[in-house]
Amino acid sequence: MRSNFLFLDTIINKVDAKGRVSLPSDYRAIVKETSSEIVCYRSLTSPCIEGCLEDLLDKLATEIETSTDFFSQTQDDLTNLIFGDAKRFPFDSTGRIGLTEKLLKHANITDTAVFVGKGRKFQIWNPENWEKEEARIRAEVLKNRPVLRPTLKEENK
Amino acid sequence: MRSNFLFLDTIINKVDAKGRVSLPSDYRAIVKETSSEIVCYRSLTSPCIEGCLEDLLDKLATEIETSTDFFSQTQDDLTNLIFGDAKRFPFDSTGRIGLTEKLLKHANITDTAVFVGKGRKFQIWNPENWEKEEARIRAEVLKNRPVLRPTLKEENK
DNA sequence: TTGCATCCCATGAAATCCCATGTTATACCA
DNA sequence: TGGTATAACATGGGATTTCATGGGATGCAA
Repeated sequence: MRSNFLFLDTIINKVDAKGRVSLPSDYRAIVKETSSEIVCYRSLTSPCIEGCLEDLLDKLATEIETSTDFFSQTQDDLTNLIFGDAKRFPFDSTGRIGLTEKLLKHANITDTAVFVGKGRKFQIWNPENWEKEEARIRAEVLKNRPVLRPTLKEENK
Repeated sequence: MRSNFLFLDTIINKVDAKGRVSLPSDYRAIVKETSSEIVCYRSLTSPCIEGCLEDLLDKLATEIETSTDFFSQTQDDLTNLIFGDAKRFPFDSTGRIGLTEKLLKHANITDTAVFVGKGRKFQIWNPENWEKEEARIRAEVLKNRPVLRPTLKEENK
């Protein structure tokens, strides 16, 4: 038995005229294993759709409920924004979910969607936007973490 | 459950037309013992594939989940990069995994792959590239740690 | 009725499984 | 110790299943 799960990988799927997309099969397996459901909402920070298991939002709600952190007001606000925007997306017998106009528009998705794993969450992007975003992140991470390559010291010039 | 295991040794295996490679049997034993699964992704710093147990990523996800800045930008970037690139690779009844085009291309692997143990992780290289990389590393180590020299025999002078 | 969302079936492509075979490593016995 | 028998492993190819995706049918609400 596994209590853990991870949304991984990057998967490109078609969006048909009805707004339907196949949820990647790995993601479906997680939903089944956990007996939970997929929840999606507009990302607060990026032009993409964000998704997770309903369980995760439940944990968030509990944290807020029991939090004694005086300075977490901002986080509470942000979280509440998400709750207001989030919606359950069950998938049909062929494994597809029907994304709404609101979500598709926010992410600028028309006929192709990119699912990007984020561990306990995932995101859905427009292909071109994701390409740019990935390039940005790679550059950013490499810049900020030269430490990743400690064996390349140039001490003897 | 044991948390101690090591990916060791250097093993050369064939990659067939379908992208299938035998996972070294020692590695398979580790997967079975830990009841985990192999996860692979493109190395951030080298032209090679990197692999580890899913447990390792799961720990990372838990750390992020329980950290206080749920909405941190840097964290978002990192999770996208790591979880978005990583993919589970279960092996079939004959012990093979099917590497993807994306990974093979990144590592420049066509028909032969070299598995290199790295302890908690391992890497998969194109044979020629690994040969160069190993030479580079050895040279680097000797240069930066002259103390090692006295123990080296002078047999290839 | 009309528009919209869900459900069901069909199809092609891709990933996975299974069996067969040669090779290498290990165990066993003289 | 050497030599052979046995088991483990790597690898090729074909069969099978899963998956993504298009299209039509069905049900519900305005």
